[in-house]
Parts: sequence; C-alpha cells; structure tokens
Amino acid sequence: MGRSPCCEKAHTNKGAWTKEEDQRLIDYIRVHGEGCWRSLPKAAGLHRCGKSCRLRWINYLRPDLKRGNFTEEEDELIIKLHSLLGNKWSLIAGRLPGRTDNEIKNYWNTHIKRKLVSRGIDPQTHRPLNEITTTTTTTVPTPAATISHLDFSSNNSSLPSLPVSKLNLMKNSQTNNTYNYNNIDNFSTTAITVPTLNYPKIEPLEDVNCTSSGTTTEEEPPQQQKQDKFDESELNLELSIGLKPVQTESTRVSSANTAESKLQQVHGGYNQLFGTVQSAMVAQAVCLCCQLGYQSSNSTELCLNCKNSNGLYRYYRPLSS
DNA sequence: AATCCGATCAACCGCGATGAT
DNA sequence: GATCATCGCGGTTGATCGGAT
Repeated sequence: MGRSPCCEKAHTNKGAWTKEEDQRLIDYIRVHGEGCWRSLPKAAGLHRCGKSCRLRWINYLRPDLKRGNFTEEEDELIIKLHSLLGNKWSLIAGRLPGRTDNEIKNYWNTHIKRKLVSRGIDPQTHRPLNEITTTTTTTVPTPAATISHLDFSSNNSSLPSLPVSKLNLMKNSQTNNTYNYNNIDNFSTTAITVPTLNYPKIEPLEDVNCTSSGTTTEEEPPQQQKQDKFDESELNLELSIGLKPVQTESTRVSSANTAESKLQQVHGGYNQLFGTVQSAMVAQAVCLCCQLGYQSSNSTELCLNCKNSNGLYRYYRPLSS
C-alpha cells in the first residue's frame, strides 16, 4: 500500500492562488509565525493542503524575497555553487539571500544551462563539452578561508556562538577575505574581514564525492585536478563551515549524510587547526518581525519568519566593539 | 485573426529524512 | 526498534504569455 495522502484531496483547492487566499496566509503567518503547516490551512481558513501553503509562503509571499532579474554576480555565484554542490538547490539558495530554491532551480534550467552550453561548458559536469568523460574520481573543494563561529558570548548576549553555517555570509567578490552579512540596522550589507589563511594540501577522501556527476577526464593528472579545484574555490566558503563546538545529539544525527555535512567533514579539520576568528566579527542575530512590530518580542529566540527555510538566520546587528 | 510553439515559472507530486510516540 | 506523522527537497507538470508563422 502506498503512502497516505498528505491531506484530504476532496475539499482542497488546487492551482493558482487567489489574492484573498494569499492575504489569509500572510495575515495568519504574521500573527502565528511559520510552522505547523499541517494544521495551518484549517486554522487560517484556507482550503489548501499544508504543503501548498508552505510552498506559497516560501516561494512567493515571504517579505524578504528579492524579486526581479538575477544579476550577473548572482549568475556566477550560482554556477560556482552548482559546480560544488550539484542540484542541491536549497543549499545554493541558502547562499543567495532573497532567492528561493525553486526560483534558482527554474532559473538554472531556463537560463544558466543554456548560458553554459553556449560557453562550451557541460552544465552538469562544469567541464568543456568536448571532453571525454570516462572515469569517476573524487574532488574536494578547498576553502579560501575558514571561519567556524561568530562569538556572541561577549557583550552579554544570551544568544549562543553561531556557526557560520547559520549566517548568510556572502563572500565579497572584490576582495579575497571580506564577507558580508545582512545588517538589520540599516538594511544594508555589513562587511567583515577575516585573516587570509594558507592551507596545507588536502587529500581526497575515498567516500566523499562532492561533484554532481563525479566525472572527470582520464587524461588529466590527479594533481592538476586538485589544482583546478583550488582555483574554483576562490568562492568562499561558508561551505567550509565547521560544526558547533558543543553539538547536541539531534544536530549530530540530522547533519549526517548531507552534502553540506560531507563538506563539513572535509573542512572540519581546518577549523580545528585554525580555531575561530572572533574579534573582527561580533554580531547578534535579530528578529526582523519584532523590529517591524509584526511580532511581540518576549525572548531572545528568533521567530520562525526570521530564519530561512534552511535554518539560517537572516538578519544581524553588529555589536559595538 | 488564428494557430503554433517555445519560454517561463508557479504549483504539484513523490519520496527521503526526521521526530514523536 | 517499529510505526506513524510531518517536513522539506528535487523533479516534473501545466498554465500562461509572447513571438513567429
């Protein structure tokens, strides 16, 4: 027997959402926050299944969505992230604030694929189209710089030290060691600078394949392959993020076996080697909904609206040093 | 004006992961 | 440990639109 349906199909609307439905969903989430998608439709008076509500909110109604065309910088970032992560659209979206996985996926299939093909590049392997792909090897991206945590413990903040994986850190395209994050005080991007680190050579792991297809040329010397990946990884890496120093059982379990966790496994060693970079980057995660008055603030907890769907915090306030 | 066709993107579907019991 | 409910992800579908014929 197959899986039971996620909701009762008979009395649910399907297809395009009406303005009235949108407004009901927005109003409900403003008051109650995200979550409990199963029960939300009934509570909000919507004849939709919870999945449909979640999708509509995440992909279309969320207030922080960036509408409009993708910029050239976003294009290039998507291409680089895809070369590292493959079709992990939610992970890619996590690195493009205001963009959704669905949007990026559609954009990839309709624009970027063609763009790469016109450049003579295979969109799946990110290698020249005329290359012969015969063997499967392992490639490991290398971080340009590794930062494991932002430390909020100073300044008496009750928020924990956040792993960089929780931040929407964007590497500044102009410099090698500057990262940006969303600053709630002025809705701008705040830059932080980290020391440039030199890494020892990294050996490929037998069981970690971080490429989408894993195919490379037979002729290419292994050392050359590694060098190529070093070059690619000028793109930062929040991908290089380490785990929190004190890990809970649940986070240990939930992070297992994902593409990001594989990257973490690879780069966690670097974090241990170089420790944390704290003094230059002290910021506090803040709740935008509380700031805007959508939600009452009664604790240091961030409301669900102010976390990305992938759990990343969206907004930060720099703490005075 | 009618039809065709490709491009776009919102929405759906199935499935794996995860958490609760 | 088994089962069930729920969530989130990635692939796919289908409605819509604009340009070409």
